Amino acid sequence: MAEKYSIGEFAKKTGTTIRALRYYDEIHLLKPTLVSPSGRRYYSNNDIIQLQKIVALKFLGYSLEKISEFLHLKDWDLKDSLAFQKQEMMQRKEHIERVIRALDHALHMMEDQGTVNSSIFISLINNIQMEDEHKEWLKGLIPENKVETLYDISEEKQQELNTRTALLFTKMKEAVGKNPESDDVQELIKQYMDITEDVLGGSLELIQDLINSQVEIEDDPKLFPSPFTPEEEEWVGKAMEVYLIRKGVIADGNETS
Amino acid sequence: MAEKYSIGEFAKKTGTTIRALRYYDEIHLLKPTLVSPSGRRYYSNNDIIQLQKIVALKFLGYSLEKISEFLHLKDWDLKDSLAFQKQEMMQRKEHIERVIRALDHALHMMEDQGTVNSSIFISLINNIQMEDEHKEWLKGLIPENKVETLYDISEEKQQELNTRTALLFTKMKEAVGKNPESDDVQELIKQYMDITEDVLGGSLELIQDLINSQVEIEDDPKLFPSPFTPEEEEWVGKAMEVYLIRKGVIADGNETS
DNA sequence: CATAAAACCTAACGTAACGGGAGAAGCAAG
DNA sequence: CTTGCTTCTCCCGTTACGTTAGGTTTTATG
Repeated sequence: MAEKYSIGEFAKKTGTTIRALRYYDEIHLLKPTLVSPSGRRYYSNNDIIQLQKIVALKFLGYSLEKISEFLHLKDWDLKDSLAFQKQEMMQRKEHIERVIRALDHALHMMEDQGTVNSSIFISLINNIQMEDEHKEWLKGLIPENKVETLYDISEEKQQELNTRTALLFTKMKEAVGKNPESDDVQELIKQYMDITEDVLGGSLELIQDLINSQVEIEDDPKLFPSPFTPEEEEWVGKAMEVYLIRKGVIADGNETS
Repeated sequence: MAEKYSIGEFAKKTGTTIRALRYYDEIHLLKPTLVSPSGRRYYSNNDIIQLQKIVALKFLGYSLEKISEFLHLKDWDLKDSLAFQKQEMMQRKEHIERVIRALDHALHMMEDQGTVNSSIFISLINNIQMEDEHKEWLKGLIPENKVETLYDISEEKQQELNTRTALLFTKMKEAVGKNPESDDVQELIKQYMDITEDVLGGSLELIQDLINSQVEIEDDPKLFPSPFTPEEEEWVGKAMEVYLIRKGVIADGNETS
C-alpha cells in the first residue's frame, strides 16, 4: 500500500522517462514523495495518480505550465478551458487538412507530369495556402456571392484544373522567345483562356472586370507569387495582347486611326 | 527590374519579418544579393522567388534544414518526399482528431454532470488515448474479430456509455463505506453490470473470460489507470463479490461445505 | 551642413519539454 | 574491497525565430 519506487521503477511503471520525471521535479510539477539524504527520488502510489493526471492533460494539448496551474488550483473548473482547447485543436486540424490538400494537389501534379517547374509548384502551393486571403481580396472586386460560387467546386475538379494549368504553364515557359503571333503560341494562349473561362463559368463580364483591375496584382508577391519570371511575363503579355486584339476584345495600338 | 530592397522593404513586400530574414541569412538559407560595406542587407527580385519557395515548403511542413537541402541540391525530386510528408501529416491529423474526440467526451460529461471527479476524468481520457493499446491487449484475451465488434459502435453511443459510467462511478465513490450488502449499494453494482453487459453485447462468456483474466489488469497503471483509490477498489470488490454470490455466478467462500 | 529621426546592425538571451552526455557518487552482491 | 548497476547534478543541444540592449548608418529636414 505504501510502496516506494525508485525513479527507474516508477518510470517503467508509468511509461514515462527518468529524464521527464526529473524535469517535472525541477519545474515543481511533480515532486517525489520522498528524497533520500543522498538525493535519490522515491515515488509513491499517490504520485502515480498525479502523473496520470499530468499525462491525460498533456494528451489534451495543455502545456506543462497550464497543467501546473490546474493541479495547483485544485479547482478543476475545466469546462471553459476544455471548450477553448477544443477550438484550438479544431484550428490546428483545419490547418493540417489544408496542408494535406496542398500535398495532394502537388502529388497529383507530379504523377501526371513527372517533374514540375519549381515556380509553378510554388504558386500552386500558394494558391491553397492563401485561399482565404485570395477570397477576401476578390470580394473587394466582385460581389461576395459570386466569389463563393467560384470557390465552390469539387476537389477533383480543382485538382484537374490545377494540373491542367501547371502543364500549360510548363509549355508556355518552354515557348518563351517564340514569335507571339505564331499559331502554336496563340494556341497556348487560347488554352489558357479556355481554362480561365472554365473557372469563371464562362461569364465574360467577370473576365472583363478582372482584366480591368489586374494592374494591381503584379507587385504584391506575398499575395500572388507569379509562376513566371519578369521576362516570361512580358512575353506572355505580348502574346496575350495579340490574342485579344485578334478576338477584338481590345484595340490594336498599332492600327492607323 | 534590378530593384534593390532594404531588409525592411523586403520584409513588407514578402510578408515576413526582419528577424526571420536575418535568421535565414545566418543559417545560409537565404542570403541577400548584396551587403553594403557597413553591413546592410539588400535584396533583389530574385530573392523574392527564393523566399517564396521557402514559404511554400514551410507551409508543407518542412523544417528549414530540409528546405535548405532541397534548395541547395537543386534536384527537386520532391515526389518521394511529398508522399512521406503526407503520411506524416495524416498521422498528425489522426492524433488531433483523437484529442478532439477526447475533448468532446469530456465536455459532454461536464455538461451532463456539471462537475466530475478528477480520477474518473483521467480514466476517461486515458480510454481514448490508449484505445489502440487497449485493443491490442484485448486481442491477447479474446478473438480479434470480437474485439473489433466491441469497438465498432457509434460515437454517440460511446459518449452515452462514458457519461453513464462516469455518473455511476461518482455515485459509487459517494457510497464507499456503506454496507456492501445494502440494497442501494447492490443497485449500483447492478447498474454497473448492466452497462458492462451493454458494452459486451450481452455475451456472458466474454464476461466470464474477462473476469478470469482480470488478475493481471490491476497493477499496470500505464495501461489502465484506475478511477478508484485502493480503498475504494477494495470496497467495490466486496460489493461485487456479494452481488456475484447472490447471482450464483461464484461460490460463497463462507458457506459450510 | 548639422542634427534629429528612422532604419539598420550585432550580440545575446528566452522559448517548451525534454534528450543525451560527462563525471561523480550511492548501493547491493560476491 | 571491488564490480556493476542505478542514480545524481550540471550543462549543452534542439526549432525558428521574438525580444531587448546598445551602437552605427542612412535619410529627411531645417
